[in-house]
Amino acid sequence: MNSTFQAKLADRQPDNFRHYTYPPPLKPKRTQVSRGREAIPEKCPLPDLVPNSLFDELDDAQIQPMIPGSTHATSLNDAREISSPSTPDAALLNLNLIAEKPGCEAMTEKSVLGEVEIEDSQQSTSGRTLYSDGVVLDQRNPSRSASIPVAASNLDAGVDNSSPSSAGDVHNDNTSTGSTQADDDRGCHGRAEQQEPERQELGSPYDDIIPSVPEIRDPKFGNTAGNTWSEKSHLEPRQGALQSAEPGPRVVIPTSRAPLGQPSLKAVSPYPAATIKAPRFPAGVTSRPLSHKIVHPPPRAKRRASTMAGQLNIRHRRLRTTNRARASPDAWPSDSDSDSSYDGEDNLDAAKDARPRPRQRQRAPRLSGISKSAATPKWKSRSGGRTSSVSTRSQSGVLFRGVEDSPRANTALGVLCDAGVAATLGLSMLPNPNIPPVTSTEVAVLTVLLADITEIGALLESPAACGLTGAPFSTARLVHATVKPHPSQQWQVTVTFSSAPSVVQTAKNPGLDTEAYTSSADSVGSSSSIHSVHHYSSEDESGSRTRGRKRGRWEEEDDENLIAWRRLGKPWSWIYKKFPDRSEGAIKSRWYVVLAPRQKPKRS
DNA sequence: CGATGATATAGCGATGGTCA
DNA sequence: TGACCATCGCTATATCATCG
Repeated sequence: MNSTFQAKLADRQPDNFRHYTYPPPLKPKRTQVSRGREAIPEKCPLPDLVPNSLFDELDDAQIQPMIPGSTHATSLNDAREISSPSTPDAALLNLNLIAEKPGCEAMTEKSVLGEVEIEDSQQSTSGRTLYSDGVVLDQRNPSRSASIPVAASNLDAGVDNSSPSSAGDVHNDNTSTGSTQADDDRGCHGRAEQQEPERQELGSPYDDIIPSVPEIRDPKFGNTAGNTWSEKSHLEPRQGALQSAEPGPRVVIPTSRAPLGQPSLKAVSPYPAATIKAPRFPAGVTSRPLSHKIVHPPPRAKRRASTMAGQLNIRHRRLRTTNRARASPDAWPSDSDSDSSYDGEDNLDAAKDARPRPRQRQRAPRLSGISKSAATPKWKSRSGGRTSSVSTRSQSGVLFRGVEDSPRANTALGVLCDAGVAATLGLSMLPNPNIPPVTSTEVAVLTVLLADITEIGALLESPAACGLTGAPFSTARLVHATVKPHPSQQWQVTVTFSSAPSVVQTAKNPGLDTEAYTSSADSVGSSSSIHSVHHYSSEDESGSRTRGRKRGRWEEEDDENLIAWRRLGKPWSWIYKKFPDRSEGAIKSRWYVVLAPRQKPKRS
């Protein structure tokens, strides 16, 4: 790596580090019980987005479970949970895999970028913790317990520079001394040659989580000593890692499984495969997932009573009318006249004939006087009273067009392990002109296949990512990240970017034109790297925020399509896919509230 | 028993009219 | 002119029924 680029790196180091940490405005309040997976941020600066839905693009059947009993991961936690070994030995074995990767160019380059060697002779556990920022906590070698990017250690991580070891030392060139130089020289081959770790103390299966738990050292989060997992035997061996780790929540990449595409572990676990079971995260173990799906809603303004009364009057009036219509024998086509209900040309009613209509339903009385919102917090699952169908994909707000197989993008991004981190970062950091930067109301989702998960840091700084955000990446722009095994023996990493307030909006929100919101086909994407780039918008054409969901007008064409598909008897699940930017509930409501009643006069 | 369909209802946001 | 209100369109959510 040339010195010029090193200088550029140095300039960007403060930003570099915070890139990969999710910046919660406030620390979440957590209880001992809820610390694990369901930690809810106090506030979320952006509407809840579900980039996980992007994985719907993939045939789930393609996502081959890598661990017996697993299906696929749709979030960091899921991925980790799948890959988490059930036993310390399994964790130990798995955690060594990355180091045994032959010809690991990325790791070599990462050393070139500069690492901080944290000497911790007390290290006795083995393992390696990888973070999205490329942090590698290598505990395989007691003399090299952690290697952390410069920025992380130097600026925010709170590395004890006064350590008698080389902790805090910054090596920005290949002339660095000590273990860094040694690592640089031998690269991954050298790491592969490292001796097997002594198992004086087995690494915890949660070792890859612990450094992401700032609360461990924060008395505000209670006494962790009572947690069974937080025995000293677990914490102390990681002390060096903890000290060197950045004290904020951060992405934790599943580590206890070999990266796809890497040589599989040859060692045989003493535990039969059947016993490998994803462990539950004990209380107190916190790894804030970036892909939090739960979000506090913005406080709703109380409606004026008069307005409410007016609304109710309207609705009651409407409902009276509707109910009269439904109670009418003509409300719905009977068995005898179903064929004529829709101009006599559809088979929908024929398909529905078996269903008695109108159906007299006995509804459970609602809790009068208790608003639904009060009875049911909005940040609970949005899936309504049951676990499927309506709104389970809410808020994805997909305005999507796939942009795969773009050679140009492949060249531009260069985040592949083959290309190496240097190749990635060596490219211009200017925004990719082919990718429309996100605006203040958008987020962009970059889905990338990484051969080496350790290069997620490079991904975030890639020209593609910078292009999406319109500027070099910064903290506020990372909203969400997911990691998922991909059948092509790679990791599918989906990162959601938002626009920072400082980002100059280069494009005015043109409306809800899907095409306008998707990046050009030649922007990014390749068969081997970028899977897709999406732009999402949380604004509709009128500028109203609808929690990430399109709230636009139903165009006549949409109505016609919906009517036609209903007439054809298409299942709702099929129809939903035809309206990717609307929630299932919205589609159904459109039909039952607007379109279906609209059909009725035709038959009378 | 879970998935799906059907329906009811709460609530948000925009728009336009009325009136002080 | 601005506050207030009515109206409307739309979406989210709850609940029950049905089906495989």
